[in-house]
Amino acid sequence: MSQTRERILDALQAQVAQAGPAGATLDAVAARAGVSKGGLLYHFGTKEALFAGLLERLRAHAAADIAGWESGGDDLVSGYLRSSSDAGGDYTAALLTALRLVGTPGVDVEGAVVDSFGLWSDALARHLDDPVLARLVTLVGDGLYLHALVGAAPDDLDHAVVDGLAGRARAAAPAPESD
Amino acid sequence: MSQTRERILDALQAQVAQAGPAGATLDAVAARAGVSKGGLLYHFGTKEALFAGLLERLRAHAAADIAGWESGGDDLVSGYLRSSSDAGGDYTAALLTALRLVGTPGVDVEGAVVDSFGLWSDALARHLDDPVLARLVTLVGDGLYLHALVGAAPDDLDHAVVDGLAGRARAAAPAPESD
DNA sequence: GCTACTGTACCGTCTGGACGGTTGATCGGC
DNA sequence: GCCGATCAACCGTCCAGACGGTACAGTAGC
Repeated sequence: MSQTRERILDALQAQVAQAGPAGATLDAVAARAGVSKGGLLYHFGTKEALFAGLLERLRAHAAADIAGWESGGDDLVSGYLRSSSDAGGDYTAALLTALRLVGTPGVDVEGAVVDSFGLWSDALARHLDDPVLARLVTLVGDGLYLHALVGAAPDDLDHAVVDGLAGRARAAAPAPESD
Repeated sequence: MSQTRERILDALQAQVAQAGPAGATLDAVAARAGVSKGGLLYHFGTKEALFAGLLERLRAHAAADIAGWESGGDDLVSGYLRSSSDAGGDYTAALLTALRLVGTPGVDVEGAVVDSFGLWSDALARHLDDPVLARLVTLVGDGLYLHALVGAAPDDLDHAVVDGLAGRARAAAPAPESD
């Protein structure tokens, strides 16, 4: 929506990434966003509302990413797994920030994360005939997210696992031209 | 070591689980441990030292669990996967607490988590001839941990994935009597 | 004249940590 | 076998600083 709101949320995300939840004070976030504290509170009346805005954006990013892959029409599985092991994208960045907020009182981080996990999980199940394989892909992707959360970069073995799963997924995908 | 120290760490763990890192104040932890704030600070000179004590215990639990499985001599893979999806054990509880502390300044949570992940990963690789399969098992287990972190209980599909992997692992395990 | 802010001053509460005291067990000397 | 000293294991209090939030006067641009 508002450009300033987005800038504030970006600043919150950067601040949490750098200094953790405890370091994400209103003053620090406002300063990083180039906004006064009064200005921040004009957009987000309370700190809880600020965090809630971030979680709303997380859901939006998940839905947008999935819609993008589905309309693109190609390999959702390797797309998901690749994005899981790459902290660059908007969704991954928002998710890693959200995961750092787990346990913050007054904010339903868990709900938002479970929601966006659910969106991906449903999309993968829609694209694979084998539900157990779909869950396997989900779990591997989430394992990669966990590794990213603790700062571990993916190595060759991770890529080998991803490639192997992508191959199995292609074999288990429904015919692409079916309607 | 000291009984009181352990009680304090238990209290910290419970407090983080209930109220998040922000709720883990010295007063709250001391009260929960049945110790005065002065007493807590006697054992852990600073708040950072308190968290460091928890991470030390995490590594110890990981090493102890692995040693237990290995001396027990039976299925490490299904043991690992089962413990990943069950928040009851000492190691899992300590890990979930540690994950909630990611980003806390002055405490190397990431390092401790990476260390204990590494211990498990090495153990699994030792027990499986196929390194890619070993990594696959690791990632699935860590995916289950991530789900547990956000409070999602494992369902039938999760169990199906675990069972499938355990079967593949038995086929890829080195002969048990080789020395 | 309204929206979207800025800037400053301020308040009440909470927090980490320092500090001085207190208890009870252990120990060396006589 | 008693006595003073020592020491670990705490308790209770105090304080400076930080934080979330409020209030309010001012202002640039449409």
